[in-house]
Amino acid sequence: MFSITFPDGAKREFEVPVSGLDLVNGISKSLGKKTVAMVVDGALSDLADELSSDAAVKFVSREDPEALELIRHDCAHVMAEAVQELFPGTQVTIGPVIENGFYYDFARDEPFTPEDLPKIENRMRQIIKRNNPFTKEIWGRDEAKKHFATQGENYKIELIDAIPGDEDLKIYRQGDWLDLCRGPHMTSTTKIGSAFKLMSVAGAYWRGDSNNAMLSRIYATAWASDDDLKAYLHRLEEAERRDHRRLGREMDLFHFQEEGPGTVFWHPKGWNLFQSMISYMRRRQDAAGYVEVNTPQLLDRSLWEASGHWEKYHENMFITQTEDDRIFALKPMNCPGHVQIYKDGLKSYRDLPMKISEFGIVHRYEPSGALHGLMRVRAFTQDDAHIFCTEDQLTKEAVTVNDLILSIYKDFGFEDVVIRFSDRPEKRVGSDEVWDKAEAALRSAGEAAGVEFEYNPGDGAFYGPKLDYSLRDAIGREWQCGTLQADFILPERLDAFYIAPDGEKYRPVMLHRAMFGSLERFFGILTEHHAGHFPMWLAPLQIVVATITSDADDYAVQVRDACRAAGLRVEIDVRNEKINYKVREHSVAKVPAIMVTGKREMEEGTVNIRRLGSRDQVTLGIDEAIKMLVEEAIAPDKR
RNA sequence: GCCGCCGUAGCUCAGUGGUAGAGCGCACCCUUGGUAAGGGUGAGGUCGUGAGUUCGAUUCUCCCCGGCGGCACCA
Repeated sequence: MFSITFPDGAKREFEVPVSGLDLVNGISKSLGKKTVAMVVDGALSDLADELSSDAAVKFVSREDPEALELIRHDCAHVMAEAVQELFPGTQVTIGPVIENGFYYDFARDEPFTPEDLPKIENRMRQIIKRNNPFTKEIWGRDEAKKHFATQGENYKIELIDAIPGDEDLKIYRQGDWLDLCRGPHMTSTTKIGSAFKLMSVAGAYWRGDSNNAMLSRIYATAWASDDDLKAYLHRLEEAERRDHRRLGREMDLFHFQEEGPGTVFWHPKGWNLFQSMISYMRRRQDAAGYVEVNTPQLLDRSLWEASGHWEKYHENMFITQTEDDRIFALKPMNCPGHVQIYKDGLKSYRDLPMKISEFGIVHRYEPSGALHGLMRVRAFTQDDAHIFCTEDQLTKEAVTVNDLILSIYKDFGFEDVVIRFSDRPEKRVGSDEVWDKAEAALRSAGEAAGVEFEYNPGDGAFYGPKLDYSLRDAIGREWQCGTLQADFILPERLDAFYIAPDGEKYRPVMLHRAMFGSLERFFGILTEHHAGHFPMWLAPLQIVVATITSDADDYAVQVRDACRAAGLRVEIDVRNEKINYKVREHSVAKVPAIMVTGKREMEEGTVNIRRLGSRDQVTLGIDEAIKMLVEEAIAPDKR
């Protein structure tokens, strides 16, 4: 005797095991028709599963949120079946549900091409119409391996071998097709519906390891309704509209060209914004007691050997050789340079903590396939700093850095920050004892800062553990920006020390930290976050004074000069074009404010202001208008 | 780096085995127009680079370079 509890609190008692299907049909035929799966004690299950002990059961219809992952997963199976029907000899591997859809990885000699997708999609729709039920079978290991061996499904055999011995091997069948699968599934293929679309083909390594074979992956999206699918495709278009690479060109901020892969040509407007970011950060760092320095781009190989970069970071470095056969490397990091500044002159414990900052341009030879607009480049500017301190000071300094980072993100409109703690990587310098100490110190500093952080094992820098700061942009994507790293190793390797009160030499600890991380990347994130509508204090061009007729040209010059004198970034548009044309053009260029000047304004000594994103107009006296805009253009840290 | 796709005017893109076209932008002219594209005329291209096939290649094949979507790597 056992009892089933339903979401409304109702209970039913049973003597013998009962399947979910019988259970729901026992309640109502129409509910049974709608139900595609069930949730048993919080876990999604096949509706055909038998219940034999006390449980809380909830029936799931395909419109319920819980069903979405089933729709996607079922759809993945159907895609695999379609592929194997159309392309015999293709092996199936894994096909998980992901955000917005699913993918399936296939092994075959000839990878899929985009032209294959419509064919596969059509076949999928046929398979769905066949309305085959999904049925689950439990197979023995040998039986399963034998079956997949005869099918030539070697990857499935590998998967079976990876399943713990005490776990059941589940096989799901739809019509003649079957797959090894954890489940659960809906009752039949027709429940998948029609709101899916194959999106792209891509290569992907088996088990995510670049030493393994490259499989052919098909990405697809799937939703409960056509409206949801449409909305998703619309969101993709929106994301494309705010792509910083597109906006960078449209707004004349920067460009790339073939001769400089992964390196930016900054145009006047882009560079202006870039400098605004630097000015802001410089103010924040000055206030926080940093001293700014600048260190060489090229340094002799011997220094990189001493720091460990030559050995552990070589494949990422640009190396140069000169006529005299000396070998220099472009700096991939600023730390060794900063240690040289620290070391120039004896340091006392009274000098600590010493916070050395630099807007340092670093070059890293990134794999060609990793390059992506401003987000991933080969030459970038870090708002880098190294805090030299005693071990006793480490926690306090780390907490201060943490607070500063979060405060800065807030000023730029990012409140959603994810922090991750990474410990020792395989490729590292220093002894395990030192790593134990560094990891413990950084972890406790993070705890002292009172922030939540996730654990990211094995992803530390080669010289120390780190806390990484990722922020979420307006369309929900996560970008790694800031970092805070505890380093007990470079001071040792590069022989940095200070004289303590006892007159003896001691090693300082180094905290490496960056807040923007890469200014280039942060610029890209800002662009996409704001969709190019930069807030007034960052907008490279804040105002355009646009004339209606040439009678107002002189007046427009006066207005422009007054704005400029007030420190606003302003341009004038006295072209022989209609005001409609000018308004459109400057709106498309995302200028925050357009000051329209015509005969009327000239006579009244006013300007008519139209703000980006609004059709409203307001007419103000020049001084009043300038005062308003100047106020708006104040950087958040100066408010 | 790996898999796939792509590279034609400043931008977005058509097109063809017989040395190229549109829209926008640009220049000039007309127009002086009140809040998201007024009209006309014109300039502008070694069709990414190199090699091969061919009587002839922008078009077909291969190498390389660059970009895009992923994977791997990463700020």
